[in-house]
Amino acid sequence: MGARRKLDYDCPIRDVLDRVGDAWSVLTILELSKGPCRFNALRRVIDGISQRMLAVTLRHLERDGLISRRVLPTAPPQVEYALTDRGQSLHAAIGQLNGWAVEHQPGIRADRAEYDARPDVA
Amino acid sequence: MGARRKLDYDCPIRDVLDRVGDAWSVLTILELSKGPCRFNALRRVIDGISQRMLAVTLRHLERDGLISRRVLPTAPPQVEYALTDRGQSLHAAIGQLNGWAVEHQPGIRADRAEYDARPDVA
DNA sequence: TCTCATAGTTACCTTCAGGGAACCGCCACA
DNA sequence: TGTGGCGGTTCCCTGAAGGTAACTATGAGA
Repeated sequence: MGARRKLDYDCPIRDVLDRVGDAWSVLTILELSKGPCRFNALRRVIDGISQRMLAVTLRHLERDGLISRRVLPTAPPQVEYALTDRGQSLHAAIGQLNGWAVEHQPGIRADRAEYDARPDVA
Repeated sequence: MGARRKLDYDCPIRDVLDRVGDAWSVLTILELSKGPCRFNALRRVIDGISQRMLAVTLRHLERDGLISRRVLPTAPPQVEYALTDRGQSLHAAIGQLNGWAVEHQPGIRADRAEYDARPDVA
């Protein structure tokens, strides 16, 4: 979206929403909030993510200082990812939003069903 | 994304993020938080939105019970959109997240610049 | 009578995110 | 001497999102 690209750079919340609005980023943060994890371990636990998207997602999160990347000096070098302090605080903020979601989901679901049942929309 | 679609229906926060993660929805909620507004008025004030996307966005928001749609009995019938109570509360939640964004943006920007300057990434 | 605004809908076309698969070097184990 | 796991990178291709433009009906005003 051309207009979105323009907005990205003057609107602070868009920086955040570009991460938070992305399912893979959220799932990754969620997983890492349980503790540090390696690449292929994440891959196995985040259901349905492709190798490519995990790599891309991790690099975005690392670039934004939300996660740290540590190469372990093991035989086949392993890479451990972990939430930074900033990542932790974003996880908390997501938790807030999740609270809103959980609270309002029943109402939203109901309204959607009602809307979909309206004859003038069909 | 196939996997996302699957997740949509068991994860409550995805319902929310599918709205909140969308730039047009956020901008529309932001506009309507200032007060009720008609279709073409919104179109003029939300920079860069197409007629189609405004219609689509408004219908999504209405379906989720976040905004109300009221047809005025004027000569060329006008349509007024307004935030519902639920929409207001989502606007508040977005405000929370925006708070996080504003607070952490400087750090994020700095980390991004640092990351982009790293020789091993280039 | 022609044009404009009101609020959309529809068809068409383009773009790009993201999936899948192949490939990389390295080391361990059999 | 394979085969497998490690952590990626690169390519191609498709599907879906979204922009543009044309069309709708109605009534006001020039």
